[in-house]
Amino acid sequence: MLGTIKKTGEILQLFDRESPEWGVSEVADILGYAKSSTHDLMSSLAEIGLLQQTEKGRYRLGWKLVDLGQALVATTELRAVARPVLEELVAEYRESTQLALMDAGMVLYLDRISGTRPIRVVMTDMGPRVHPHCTALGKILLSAQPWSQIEEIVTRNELIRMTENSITDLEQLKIEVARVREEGFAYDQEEMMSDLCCVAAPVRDYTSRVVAAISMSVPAYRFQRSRNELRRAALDAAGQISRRLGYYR
Amino acid sequence: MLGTIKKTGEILQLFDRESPEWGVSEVADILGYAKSSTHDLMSSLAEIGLLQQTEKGRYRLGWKLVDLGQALVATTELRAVARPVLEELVAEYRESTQLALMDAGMVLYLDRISGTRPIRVVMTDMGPRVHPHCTALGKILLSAQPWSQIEEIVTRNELIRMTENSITDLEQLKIEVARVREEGFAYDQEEMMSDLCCVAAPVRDYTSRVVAAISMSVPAYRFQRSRNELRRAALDAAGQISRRLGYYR
DNA sequence: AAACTTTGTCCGATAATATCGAACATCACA
DNA sequence: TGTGATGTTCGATATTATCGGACAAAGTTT
Repeated sequence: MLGTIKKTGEILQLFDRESPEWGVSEVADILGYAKSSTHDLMSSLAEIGLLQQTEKGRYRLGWKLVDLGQALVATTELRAVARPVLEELVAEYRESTQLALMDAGMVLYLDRISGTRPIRVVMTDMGPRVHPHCTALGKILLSAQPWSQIEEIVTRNELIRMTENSITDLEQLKIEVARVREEGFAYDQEEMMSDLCCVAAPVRDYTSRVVAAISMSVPAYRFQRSRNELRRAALDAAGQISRRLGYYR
Repeated sequence: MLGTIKKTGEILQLFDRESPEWGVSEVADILGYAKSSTHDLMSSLAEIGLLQQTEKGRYRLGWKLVDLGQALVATTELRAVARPVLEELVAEYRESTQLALMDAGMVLYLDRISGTRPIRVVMTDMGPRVHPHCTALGKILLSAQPWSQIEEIVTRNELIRMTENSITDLEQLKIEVARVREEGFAYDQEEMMSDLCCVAAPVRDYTSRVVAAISMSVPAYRFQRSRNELRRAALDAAGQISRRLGYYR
């Protein structure tokens, strides 16, 4: 770790919403460096745009930070970020794994990896879009939206009955969405297709917004005894992806 | 200028929308530094969050940039940024100067500084909001919006005739807005109040969006002979403010 | 108005440290 | 299985970041 960079980090760390402006002397005082070195550091940072100087000679964060931040956000591709995490998940549990987001009121699959067990869930025979109300992914993605929007989506599509377990009642959905919001994960217990169960967990970006969800799909007979472990794994993987998208805490 | 910081700037500069990912060797090659030093630099930058490492060991921009950028945007106050520039403008030309933005279809004054000439425009007797179609500020702020929105605003408020010079015809306004967009400034030649003329120029933020406008108000008899100079001054001052809001080029 | 802080900036000597090349471990591709 | 990339580690050298002191310019206090 280069000392100059370490100090750069310490200096930048000082600037936040509460104290967006710092003088050289203040910074030197707080960090315990010589005033002159601190000046060298800060004026250099200003030259490369990471800081800027006010007309009174004090320093603020520089606009290059916004530029670079935007470049980062623009080039962060969800699928590319999620892929290695999903692969790890499949390697460990050998169950089929999905990445999806909400698009135009439907669950849109971005990526799917098949499990490696002899009896496994193969998703390829269903289209790229499914109804949200009867999938674990969909419940996660729905629960990230205000109820008014959920209502709109769901009344537009109707709460189609796919199996005898499907949620077809608006009140029932409201309760389930509240539960998902509360607990942070969702199950699909043979609600879209009999013998098919899923666990899903939310993927968040650097603004804490739920931008996607991942899920593991498991044959029902295997699901009952392993769902706690699979839930933990899904939540953990979703957390990893979120962190790579800039989400923290 | 500290060498390590200079190099930091060069490294960060490499990351953009076209090439968001760089390896140590590539960077060392392009910048002409030793591979080992480049590694020290980049791994240190990753430690303080300005870069992050992909699972393949290459580097991308770090999420701390987004954090810091957001902190900067959140703490940049238009009025505070504009004030010293406006003061300078008044000191040089001794004419009254205003800062305003568009709010709910009306021109909202954020700041006003009176000129220092014996005969000057005093804005205090007019309210904080005026109609956009008959002021220089308003024309600038209108012209930053698509025509459909302009139409909506203007039909909601009616094109009220304030003086005999006021624009009261929609077609006439369309032509004037097009001219303002083209030339980048706006005049008010006794369109709101007889004997009162103004020049206005747009203030842009780091996204190039017009977020506000500034203007100078001058008694009509003085305006005719000095408007070219005043226009240049207003454009220059608006440019200064824009740059302090992160706008460049 | 004058004296006194406190600010950011500049300078030169010294000691700390960023730099370099070489060697290493890992991975991708042939 | 080899070959050529990659990112990383190490130790010696020389560059260079650091420090204290001096400076001018504002801002406060007397």
